Amino acid sequence: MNNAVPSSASRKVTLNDVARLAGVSVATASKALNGRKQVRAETRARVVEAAEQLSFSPNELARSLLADRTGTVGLLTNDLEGRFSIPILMGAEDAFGADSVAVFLCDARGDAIREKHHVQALLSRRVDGLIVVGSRTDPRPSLGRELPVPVVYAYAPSEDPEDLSIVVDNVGAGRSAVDHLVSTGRTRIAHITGDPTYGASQERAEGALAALADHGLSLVGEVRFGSWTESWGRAAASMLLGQHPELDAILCGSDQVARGVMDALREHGRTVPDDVAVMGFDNWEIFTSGARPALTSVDMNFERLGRVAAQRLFAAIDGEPRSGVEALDTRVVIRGSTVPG
Amino acid sequence: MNNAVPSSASRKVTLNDVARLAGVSVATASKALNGRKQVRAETRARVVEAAEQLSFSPNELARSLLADRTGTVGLLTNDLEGRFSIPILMGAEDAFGADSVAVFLCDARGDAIREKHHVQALLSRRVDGLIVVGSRTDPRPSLGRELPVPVVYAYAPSEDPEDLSIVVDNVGAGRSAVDHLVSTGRTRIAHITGDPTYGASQERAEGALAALADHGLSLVGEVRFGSWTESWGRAAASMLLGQHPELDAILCGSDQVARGVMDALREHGRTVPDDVAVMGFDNWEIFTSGARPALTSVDMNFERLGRVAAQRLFAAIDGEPRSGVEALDTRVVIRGSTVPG
DNA sequence: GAAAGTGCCGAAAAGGCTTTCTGCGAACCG
DNA sequence: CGGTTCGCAGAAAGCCTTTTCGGCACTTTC
Repeated sequence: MNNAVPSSASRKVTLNDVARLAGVSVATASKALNGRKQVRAETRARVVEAAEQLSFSPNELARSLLADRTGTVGLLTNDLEGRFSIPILMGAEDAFGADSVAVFLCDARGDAIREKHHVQALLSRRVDGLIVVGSRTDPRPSLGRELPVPVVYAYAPSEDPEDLSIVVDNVGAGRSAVDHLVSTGRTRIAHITGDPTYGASQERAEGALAALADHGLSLVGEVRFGSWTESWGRAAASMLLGQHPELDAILCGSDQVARGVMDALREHGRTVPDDVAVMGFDNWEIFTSGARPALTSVDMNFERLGRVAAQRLFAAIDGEPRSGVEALDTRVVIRGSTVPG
Repeated sequence: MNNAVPSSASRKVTLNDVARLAGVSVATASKALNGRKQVRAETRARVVEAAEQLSFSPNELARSLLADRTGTVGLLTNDLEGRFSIPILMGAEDAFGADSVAVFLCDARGDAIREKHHVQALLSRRVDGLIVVGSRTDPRPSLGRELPVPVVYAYAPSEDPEDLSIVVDNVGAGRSAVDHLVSTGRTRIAHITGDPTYGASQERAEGALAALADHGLSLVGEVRFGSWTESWGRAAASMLLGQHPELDAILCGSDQVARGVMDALREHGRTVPDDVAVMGFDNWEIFTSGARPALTSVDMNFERLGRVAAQRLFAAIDGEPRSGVEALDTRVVIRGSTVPG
């Protein structure tokens, strides 16, 4: 009554073993387990049972070698610690997991040499495709057109327009932020953002200015560039309040900046949101929910970005390549810092 | 003068092609490229050149099939988005990368079924070993002893003492936090921490109390358990200040809690660090550096944890398994919230 | 000058699986 | 009842590489 083969999981159960136990040839065993036609139901059952008894699991290496398709993809990131890679990676893993594809993770740490090396390693392991995740929205060098597998660039687009890149629509994000503020009745809006060398800060500002113009408004003061930190948010807000005490909303380039801004507002005796509305970008939950009141923010939908990238990669692997830059839209998550209550 | 074989990277350059171009047999080509003896220098050169010309890269699948060793490991995490997995993962990737090992990443999202499935998938891809990263310090179920490859548990130990687990010494972390506070002259120390169901909060508190006893001190009030949030930090600190205005230091269970505590202190007119010292755990840079003043915190050395886990896995793969729980020590990172700047 | 040794190269097997193709008995058709 | 299908199983080739072993042409040794 007890399991006769307890050591089954020990090592190396091969199709041969299954076939022998079932009393058939390896060819038949293979066909039986893979649902091929050409095998009698009774025989199939015997093989399946033998496989279970031995807890057989086919060697994917051998299978891949033959099929010239491994069911693996490479995920090449450049800032594993970063805010962006992880959700994207999760989305991708999510999309892949459904189809039982495994992902090889590599972090090039921003080093081109390392990156080359990793690509080489991945190719020698015969991945079916590659997703390259950047750490900034600025375009990055292409891996080249001569690669034997499809590549999708996520977050940071490739410089080569022939490549396919999936990015976030930062201009649109800026627009929708302003739209939201205006819809809550704000008209004297200022903008404090981060590092001016980042494409993200420029594009968000561009979108915000465009939306203001559409509404017949203009920004209070200039766009304040600085760094992506709380302390910059505090400093900039203090300055701004001195120069433009009439403002009724501050759009911040990131949630961290927004946290600093809210700190400064409180110290200047301004209340949020009644007196001044505040909102950020990124919807980084640990910052938005810790704020008082909770921070309205533009969610960049990174997980979806990862999923879309994975889907596009699948399509390309299946012979339907695309190229160009595909920008995904964002969504405003409304919380207490822009609407009372 | 130009490269004669531009399409080299296209598809499927095999050792056969190299051998043919070099005018030797595949056996000789293999030996030549792998630095085996038994091949004349001149012949070797010819092969190497042929390989370069075709930009040949050996099929690792075939190689692994033969060697019964893939040079890949599986990294099974349970909260990819979490604070812990990523640095551990980076440390592991770091340690592996040096020896050109590739890592398969899987996120089971805390689901046991999913986990089983991923383990199965990884085994069928013939990983050489597994690292299992937990999301909490509490012990987790073992994957079992019957696996055909070594397993190392990181952060969350396995329930089975026969397994090898690498964890953080949270008790020691609690001790060293108190030691630091005492060394700066604090004697009336309170402790606000997070979710009481987490082993981490219990162990850190335990270490803190032990260290206080060693110094002949006792805690101001009781340990305040709550949640790992800023708002809990604020609320608990306010209560605490009402009941024990004499306190001169608050040890916080996490950096987030500490941020909330500092907020509350400021609102109650207490200055940090002169009046009250504050410190946290985790040394999460985005929180510690944004605080005013910057927050002293206990760094859990997660990257090192990842590296050690990877090293232990290597050792086990090479036939030197260990078992039991290995606790790594932590370090206090001193900033302005405990010592005047 | 024959026997033994050396240096290099290639044939072949192995690793685990899938697939094609062949073969064989049974069922069908006329 | 002879011949054709049909259903099912097995033999064998192939995927790409490494490694063992045998063989060939030399050189060395008495």
